Amino acid sequence: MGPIGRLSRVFHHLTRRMGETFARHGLNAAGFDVLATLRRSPPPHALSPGELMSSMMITSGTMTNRVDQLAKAGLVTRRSDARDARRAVVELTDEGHKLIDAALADHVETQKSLLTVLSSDEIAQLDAALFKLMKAAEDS
Amino acid sequence: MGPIGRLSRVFHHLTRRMGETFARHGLNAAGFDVLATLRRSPPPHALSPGELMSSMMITSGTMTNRVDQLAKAGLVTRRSDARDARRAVVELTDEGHKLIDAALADHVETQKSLLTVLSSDEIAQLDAALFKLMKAAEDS
DNA sequence: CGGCATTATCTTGACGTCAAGACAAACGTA
DNA sequence: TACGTTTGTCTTGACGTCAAGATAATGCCG
Repeated sequence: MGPIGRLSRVFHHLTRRMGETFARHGLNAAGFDVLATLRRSPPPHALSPGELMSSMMITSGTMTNRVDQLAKAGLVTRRSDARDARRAVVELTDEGHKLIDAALADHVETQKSLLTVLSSDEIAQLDAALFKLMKAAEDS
Repeated sequence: MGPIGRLSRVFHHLTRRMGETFARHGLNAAGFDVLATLRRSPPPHALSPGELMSSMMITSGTMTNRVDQLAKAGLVTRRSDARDARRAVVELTDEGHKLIDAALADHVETQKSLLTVLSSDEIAQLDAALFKLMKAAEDS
């Protein structure tokens, strides 16, 4: 079947497992990604939709949709930039901050448990190969 | 960022690249998977939707949808099993046979080119790690 | 200053997928 | 034989995504 087919299967399995973790916090993978990216950004944990888009691999329409839902759930706020009226700024609310901290902790555990079947050497090798593939794909 | 995040990015890149190959033959990844699976099955290249489902990671509703479209395009036929009226049988048409042979050849080339950044040792290590992850996920 | 290309975001319509359940046929057991 | 369970497929409704285009503000250059 080959490595690419296997990679696809593994990806789907991991996605499902991680989705269960997100669901425990009332999130899906899409929402989690946005909140986690905001959380990693320096205080006040705010980025524009465009900045969020470039770090995830999604289009603008998808981003609008994601932010809409998170805003409706009260986890982020969307306001317009005073300096540049084209820009919007998406910022974590207190509630969103608390939620993503809890979800992140849970997620780290899930990821660890998913990788327990590999030794640290194997993980390093896997990661190195994936890194090469990623670089090659993103450069071209 | 960790191996899992990288795996996700690599998966999305590969998916997009392979999708371009499929598109050249008027297919998408979904249709290609079905046709390729039928092609691999022994003559007369026919399987039930359930058999197709278990080898891909999709649900029954998705399978129905995929077969419907391929049938509309004249690439497969759907008939009912004489022995068991619950079963349906999906079979490659001549046209589907020709198309998937061409698409498969093209796809093999694409896959090869995607992996050229890795040595054969690296590919073997990657594959071994993915295999372990796959087994672990599918057993639990 | 005026016009034009650029940048940033949002809108629309279509697609593929899933989960849950509907339906029909086949099987097993009393 | 009759009936409940299991099996195999299809239907429905919702969701996340994308591509293409609309909208609006900005910056640049003549």
